[in-house]
Amino acid sequence: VTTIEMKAPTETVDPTAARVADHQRSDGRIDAVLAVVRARGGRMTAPRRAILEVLLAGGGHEHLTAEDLVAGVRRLLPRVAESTVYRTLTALEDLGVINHVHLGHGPSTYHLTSRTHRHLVCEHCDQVVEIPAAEFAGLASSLSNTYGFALSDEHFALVGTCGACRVR
Amino acid sequence: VTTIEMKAPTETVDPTAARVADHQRSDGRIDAVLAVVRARGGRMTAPRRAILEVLLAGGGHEHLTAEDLVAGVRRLLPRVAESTVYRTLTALEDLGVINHVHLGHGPSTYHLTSRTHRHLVCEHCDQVVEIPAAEFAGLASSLSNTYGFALSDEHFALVGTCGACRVR
DNA sequence: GTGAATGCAAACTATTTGCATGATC
DNA sequence: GATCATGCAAATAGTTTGCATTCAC
Repeated sequence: VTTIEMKAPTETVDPTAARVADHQRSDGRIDAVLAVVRARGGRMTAPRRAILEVLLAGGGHEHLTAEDLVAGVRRLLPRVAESTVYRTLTALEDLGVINHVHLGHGPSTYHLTSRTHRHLVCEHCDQVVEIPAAEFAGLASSLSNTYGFALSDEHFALVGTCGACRVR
Repeated sequence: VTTIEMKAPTETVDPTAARVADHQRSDGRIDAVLAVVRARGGRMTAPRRAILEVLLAGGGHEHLTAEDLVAGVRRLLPRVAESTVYRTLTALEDLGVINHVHLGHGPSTYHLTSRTHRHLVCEHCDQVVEIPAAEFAGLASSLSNTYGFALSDEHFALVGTCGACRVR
């Protein structure tokens, strides 16, 4: 899944620098997550470490499907079962470490929880655009005030047509 | 799937009256749709008529899954195959007569295209709330101006927590 | 009578579950 | 050594496809 990150116009953070920093923190983050797992009575196993390693590759900025994760994990540990990946993903999600997002049709994608963004998916070219969650603030408060509905974060993508496909 | 329709506060239309009117128009609407199908080189068959009949029951205000439709259609024509229902739904969607919506996880739901609304789904009680598409106008124009992205109508529901589940 | 649509079965994708084995605490 | 996690296989849900037959035009 190809992803483009779009910054809010006023933002001045360099995403490349952020990625490098994340990558250097990677090992530490894996241990930190596994510590949380252990604190909840879970166990620190090789498959779980490998799954986190793949999830954190590139600083966790990817949207990986379960299939992607299975392939990535098997490059490290060839005998890992699909069901192990699914069960681990569910466990990590229950722990609040990761989330899954539905990018239109097709399989769920997984990534770290930390970022506050939303997804736009182009239904013509399948490109994913990330936008700051702040764009949703107006809608969220309107839905809350008018309907009492609390919009939950980034679980489903918004589908539409991207700029490139619009001009075609 | 249980659905609640919420009107914009200033609106004064009686939804019950609208449903009765729709129901009386039902037969005429089926013929009208089938006329469109025929105009496009399609054929008017008994399964298609039955599928439209089920879709239009209750004025087309339901969110029916493919499974719901198969069950409903088989009450009229017991031998209709699932694949026929799926193929007909795809054909009708290509014609612009119906749309499918993803209400959170689980199967797609289908309904007539005519209405301009969006769906909110409570991730705790699965209740569906319909809101006027106008609520999205601000977000849509912001996404268009800032990212060149044209939000497409009502294809995916917004997930969150409804008022009732919030106070629990 | 020709081609679109159907019914049936089988394939397919994404995910979940049962259960014996194995590894971690 | 108790029990959590794994691997494997089979089951499941939702949907799609291949193909011979049927039916609308």
